[in-house]
Amino acid sequence: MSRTFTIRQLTKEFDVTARTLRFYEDEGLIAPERRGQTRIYASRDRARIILILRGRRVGFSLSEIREILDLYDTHHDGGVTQTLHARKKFEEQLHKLERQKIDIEDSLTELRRAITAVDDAIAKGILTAPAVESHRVAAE
Amino acid sequence: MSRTFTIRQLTKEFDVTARTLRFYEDEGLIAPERRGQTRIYASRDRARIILILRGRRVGFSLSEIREILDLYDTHHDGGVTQTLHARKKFEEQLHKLERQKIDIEDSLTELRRAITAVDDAIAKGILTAPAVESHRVAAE
DNA sequence: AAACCGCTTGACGTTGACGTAAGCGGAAGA
DNA sequence: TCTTCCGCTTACGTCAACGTCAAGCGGTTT
Repeated sequence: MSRTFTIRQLTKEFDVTARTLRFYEDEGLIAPERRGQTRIYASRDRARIILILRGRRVGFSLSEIREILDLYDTHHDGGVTQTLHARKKFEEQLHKLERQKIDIEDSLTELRRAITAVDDAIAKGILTAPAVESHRVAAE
Repeated sequence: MSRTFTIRQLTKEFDVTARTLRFYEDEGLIAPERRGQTRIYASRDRARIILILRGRRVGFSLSEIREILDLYDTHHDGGVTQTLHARKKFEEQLHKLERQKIDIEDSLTELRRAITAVDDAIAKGILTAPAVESHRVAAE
């Protein structure tokens, strides 16, 4: 248990640059230990990186992500006020993501319609157009 | 039919600034007509704005959005190669969104777990902790 | 006519999320 | 020992997506 990772391993695993990981550290999103100068990442750091990258993919800013990570860190040992605040923030993110899920589903159905429309166009094209590529000039 | 809109109407309807709409025009995402100097938006422009904003919300860059809009414009009257290219692009966006939907669902389940964890902590806290707020100093 | 709108076009400023270049330090292989 | 890799830090550069003035134009209300 309690594996550790080099920066290079993580860059390869997650396809990010070392610059990015160091930047996330500067921003307080992760805090790997040091052996001398070199960073030595624990499983906890790796787990946080996974969260960061997923958050990034779904459109969260780094400061939003930092906020969430901080909540995970502090809502355990904070006072009641802290904990309630954490709950509120979590629900905000929840609602944001639910709205976003709807946007994505709408976009998906529209894209599927577009694809079937293209397929119809191709089907008709095969019947009506000459077999060779039309020599139309690019729209200008 | 064939309503038109002023820039001000659209900024209010979609809660964007006029600067944003002009910027999208500069970037070739919309192309409203002009009455003299002033822009006069047609339903088509409005529909494109809806697409743009939704694309933005789900994390597409403006250049990706422009690409999609161009596909909608041109796949009708392009050659077979154009049309096939459009189909490929549409499918790329489709897969990207499907991956993103999974990310969102994962994030959602994790957030819900976090919220129930917070609720558990609160429930126990009510039983074990003093009723007054703990006077813990902010982490430094 | 003056004052005031709302809209326009530049042009420069800003913010977030890194990229890139320069130079140093240790370790490992030839 | 020399070179060749990482890895580190510092610091300036960049790109997207607008924000923020500044200055001007065309109608219309007073």
